[in-house]
Amino acid sequence: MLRDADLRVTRPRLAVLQAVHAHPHADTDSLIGAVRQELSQVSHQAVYDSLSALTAAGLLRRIQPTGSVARYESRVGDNHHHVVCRSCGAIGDVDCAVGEAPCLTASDDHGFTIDEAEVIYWGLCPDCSTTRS
Amino acid sequence: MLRDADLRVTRPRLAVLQAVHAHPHADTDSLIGAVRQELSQVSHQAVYDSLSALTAAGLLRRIQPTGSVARYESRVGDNHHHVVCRSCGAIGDVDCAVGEAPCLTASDDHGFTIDEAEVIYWGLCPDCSTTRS
DNA sequence: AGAATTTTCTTGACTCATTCAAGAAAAGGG
DNA sequence: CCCTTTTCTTGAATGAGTCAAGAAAATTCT
Repeated sequence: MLRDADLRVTRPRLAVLQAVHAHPHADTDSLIGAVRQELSQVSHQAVYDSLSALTAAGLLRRIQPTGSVARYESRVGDNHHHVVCRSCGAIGDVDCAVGEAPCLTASDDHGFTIDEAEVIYWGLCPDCSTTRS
Repeated sequence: MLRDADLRVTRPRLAVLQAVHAHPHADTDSLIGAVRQELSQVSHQAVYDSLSALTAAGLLRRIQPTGSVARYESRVGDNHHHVVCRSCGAIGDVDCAVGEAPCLTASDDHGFTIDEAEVIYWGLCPDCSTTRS
């Protein structure tokens, strides 16, 4: 499967991958819960380790909007972005209009070697939007 | 001064404002240190409260790149962005080419009412870039 | 100005995501 | 099938940030 990434194939890792695929944008705690429905006895540490390993290998992507805990998604390599609700924290995917990373160019890069432009659109989701008005 | 924001004028708040002006992108801990050079006896709670109040009032802006603790800056209202070094965490300001928030339009807004597009350019700062090669 | 009222600050405990560490268990290579 | 390396389990620790109760300071009202 994903032995291509030089990662040993273990039950926890498979379960974590499945869980992230099934629950995009879920936080670590939810993922631990989801993983335990497959393997009831996994330690939280194993999940943390798996998530790190898979993220480092590029099989998962970690996102963490300000004010939120770490969340993971399996959609990688397409440099897409996110919309986040300021009220309930709901997250949605937004395709990048450009495609290639970094999709944007900084007006002044301060000499940095930039490889990615991360965009987060902040606002209110439909539900929170109507509730407030 | 900033009584316009309906905030009481207190020593801690003034000191916090000064500290953030003097140390852009500093984290809360550094700010506590800086504030204590003015008022040696301020509680960390007062700094946290002041930062929240000033941020809510729009006098400060809070940024929190993934993997970093909360940081504050006094440059507000111009919708600028940031470059962040993946290695050392250094942060630089990047003017927004467009100017008005939200400076970008999502290709698919999922029905969200978007008010801001936050952009973080990730890469390596000049120092870390040369050290690695 | 002085008293009343409200907000803010101090102190100290506490939460909770995440990390660290040591030994046990499982994977992959020979 | 055994050996080496990586990964998982268990359990404790870290640390940014929050909560809460009472004291102190800012405005407001008389």
